[in-house]
Amino acid sequence: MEPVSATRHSGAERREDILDAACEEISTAGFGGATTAAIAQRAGISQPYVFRFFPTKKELSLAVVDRCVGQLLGDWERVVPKQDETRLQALGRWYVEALPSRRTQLLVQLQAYAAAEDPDMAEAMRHHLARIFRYIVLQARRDGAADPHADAASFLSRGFLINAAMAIGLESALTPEEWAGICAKGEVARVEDRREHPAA
Amino acid sequence: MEPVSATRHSGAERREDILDAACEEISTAGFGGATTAAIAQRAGISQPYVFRFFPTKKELSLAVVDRCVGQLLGDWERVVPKQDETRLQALGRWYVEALPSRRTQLLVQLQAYAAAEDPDMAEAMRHHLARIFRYIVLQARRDGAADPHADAASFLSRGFLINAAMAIGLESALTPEEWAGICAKGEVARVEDRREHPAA
DNA sequence: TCCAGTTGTTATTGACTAATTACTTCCGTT
DNA sequence: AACGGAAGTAATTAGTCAATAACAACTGGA
Repeated sequence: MEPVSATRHSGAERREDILDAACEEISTAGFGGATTAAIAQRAGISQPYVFRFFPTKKELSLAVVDRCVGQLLGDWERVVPKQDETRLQALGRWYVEALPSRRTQLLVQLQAYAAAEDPDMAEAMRHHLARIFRYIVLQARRDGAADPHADAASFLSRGFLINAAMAIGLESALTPEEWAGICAKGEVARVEDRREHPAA
Repeated sequence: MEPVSATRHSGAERREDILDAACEEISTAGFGGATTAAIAQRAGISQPYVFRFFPTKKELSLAVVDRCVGQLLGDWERVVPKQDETRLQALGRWYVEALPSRRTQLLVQLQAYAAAEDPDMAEAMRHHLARIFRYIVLQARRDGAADPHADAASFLSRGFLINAAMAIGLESALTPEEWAGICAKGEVARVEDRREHPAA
C-alpha cells in the first residue's frame, strides 16, 4: 500500500494535503486570517514549502474556492431522489443531512463572499454562483417546475441562510425541531420565543 | 452652527465618527482585515486615539455590528406599507430600494457571520439574528400570515442571498431585470443563460 | 491666572506574516 | 557509485498591526 516512506509524498499528494488544510483553516479564520504557517502545519510540512505549489497565497485561495464549489456540485451529482421526491427536494434533504460532514466546504464559500473586496475573488464567486444557480435551475426544470428560476432562487436563498446560521453555531444552540424549521421551506418552529441566548 | 473649532470635536461625536469609519472599513476588509490605522485615517484622527474610545479592536467590532443591526431595525420601523401591500412586502420593497444607501450596513452583517470564529462574535450574531427574525415574524403575524415563521424564514433567506450577491458585485454585473429577479420572490430572470463572466 | 479635565498626537514596541534564498535529503536510473 | 531531479527545511527579511507610554494643546471655570 503506497510507498514505504512515511514522510515523503508525491507532489500531487502534497498539493491535495495543502488544499485540505487550507480549506479547514480558511473555513474558520477566513481568507485574510488564515496563515500559510497554520496551513503548512496542518498539512504536516514547512511553511515555505506551500509556495512550491502555490506561488502566492491568493492563488491558493482561489484554488480553494474552486475546489469547494466543485465538491458541492460533485456531491449534488451523486444525490438520487427517493420515491415521491423531486430533485430539488432531494438536494435540499441532502444539504441538511450532509451538513455536519460538509461544514468546511460550505463555510469556505461564506468566507469567499466576505472576501470579495478582492476583485479576482469577486469575479470568481460570480462565476461559481452562476454555476451553482445554473445547476439548480436545471434540476428544477427536470422536476417540471412552473417557474424554475423562482424555485432555484428560493432554494439558493435557503442555502445562504443555513450557511450563515451554521457559521454562528445556531444549530447547536437550537433544538433539532427548531433547526429543522430553519432549514425547511414549510414549517418553522418558534425560534423567537426562546430566551435571547439559548445556548448560555 | 456647532463650535467654531474645526479640529476639536466632543467625545460623543468622535465616537460616532469612529463607528462610521469602522463600518466602512469593515464592510469591505472584514473584521480581521480592517486596520485601526485605516479606521482612524477615515475618521480623521490618529490611530492610537481610537483606543481612547474602544479599549480593544474587538470591542469596537462588537459595537459596530450592534450599530448596524440597530440601524436596520430602525430603518424597518420607519417603513410604511403602501395600499394593497402587506408589511412583509413593504419591508422587502424597502430592502431592494434602499440597497445602494444601506450597502455598508448590510455588508458589515455578512462580515460578522464570516467572523464567527470568535465565540463572542458568534454569540452576538445569534442574539442579533434572533432580534431580526423576531421582528419579521411579528410583521408577518400582523399581516395575518397563515405560517408567520415560515414566511419570516423565507424572507430572511432572501435577504442573505441579496447580501451575498451584492458583496460580489452581482447587481452591477446583471441587467436591472435580472437583478430584480434575484430579489423578487416570484419571477426570476434567466441568469444562467448569460455568459460565464457577464461583466467582462 | 492658574488649574484640571478633556482632546489629541508622536514615538515605540513586540508579535506576526507572506515571501525569498540557500541549503539538505532522498530516490530512481544508468 | 554517482548523478540529476524531486522532496523538503532552516534562516531570514521587509513589512504590517494592535496596543502602550509619554507627552502636548486646548478650554472652561474659580
